[in-house]
Amino acid sequence: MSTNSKEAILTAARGIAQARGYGGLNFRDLADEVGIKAASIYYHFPSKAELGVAVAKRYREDNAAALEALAVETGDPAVCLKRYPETFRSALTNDNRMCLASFMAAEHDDLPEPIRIEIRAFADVNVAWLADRVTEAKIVDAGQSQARARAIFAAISGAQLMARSRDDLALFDHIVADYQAAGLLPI
Amino acid sequence: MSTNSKEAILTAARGIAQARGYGGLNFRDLADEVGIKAASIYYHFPSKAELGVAVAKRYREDNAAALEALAVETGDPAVCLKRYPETFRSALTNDNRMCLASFMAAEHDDLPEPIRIEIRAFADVNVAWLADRVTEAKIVDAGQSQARARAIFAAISGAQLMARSRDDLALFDHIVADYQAAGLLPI
DNA sequence: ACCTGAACACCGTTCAAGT
DNA sequence: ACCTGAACACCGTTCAAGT
Repeated sequence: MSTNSKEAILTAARGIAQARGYGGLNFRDLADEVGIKAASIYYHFPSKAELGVAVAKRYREDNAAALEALAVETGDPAVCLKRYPETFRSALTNDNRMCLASFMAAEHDDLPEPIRIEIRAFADVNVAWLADRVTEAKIVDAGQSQARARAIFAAISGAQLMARSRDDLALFDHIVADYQAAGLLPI
Repeated sequence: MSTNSKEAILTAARGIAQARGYGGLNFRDLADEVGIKAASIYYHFPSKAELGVAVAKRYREDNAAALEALAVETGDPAVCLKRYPETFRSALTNDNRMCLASFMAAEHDDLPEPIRIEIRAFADVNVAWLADRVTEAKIVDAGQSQARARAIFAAISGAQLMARSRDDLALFDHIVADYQAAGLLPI
């Protein structure tokens, strides 16, 4: 490894957690992927819970940066909304993985509280970003941007979940098109 | 137990799986809840995979029966669509539990194939039922009923997932209202 | 500074044994 | 017919020890 082990652990853990969840993430498989022993992970992270928090935090930060980059790349809010599902789509193209926050939303009952906080923050970032675009694009009455934003976030999450359960990327695209046809998303 | 152990195991396993998933379901806790020992479960189910299939199958059947009952109870397809989210809502009111099929959709990679088949069947039943109501209610052009039906199913699943992650039942209701305001669901 | 092997109480599972 | 205790290879975790 040219990069340090801590980064390699974070990256590998994120990939595993997006495929098998927090519960499905185990230190022996993770260590194998990084090329060290399970006990060595404890040198970098004091517990599975702390590793989970670090993975979720990094995930949220990377996602926030990607959303900001998209907003900067195109100032057109309608284009931003049209491209918003791409992030969720790319998780599916990456071996049918899913959004870490969605998987962990399902695992809510078995999650340490600090991880839950990160998951909520992820949703907050997405809803706030969507609300800004919805407001700029004027696709709903004033005061309804927040409501439409969380509806879009929830709906896209559900589309990804359904597509994943069938390992069917085309289904994700179809559902997004259905949302557009129904008027939830602009066309 | 006045009912037999097999039924008690199925019922308890369903409740646990809706809260912690298939991976979070473990034989010692399950046996404790039923009042037997972990090894005794194997008298009724040959493996965790077979128990999981039985739970998922029963869940799908119960849901199909509930949807049929709703359709019979009221012949009005608009009323049916208005009440469709109730099933998902009641899972949340039951200790913030979620749809078994949604949880298992997330767990897809770690699921035995027979369970995956049940999960797909659950979605098929829901989409078919929704498509019938959408067609009857004439809320979309002919030929678009299936598309709208899967959009509704995916969207409601996503709303439940988001509400669960915040343990916020009111959020579920708000998102459903948002879907109605956006035109995805009839008002 | 970073890693390891061996040990611990937990999982699914098996099996011989109980009633 | 239905249940059990003890055992197995797996988990997260600890810790003393290595380089």
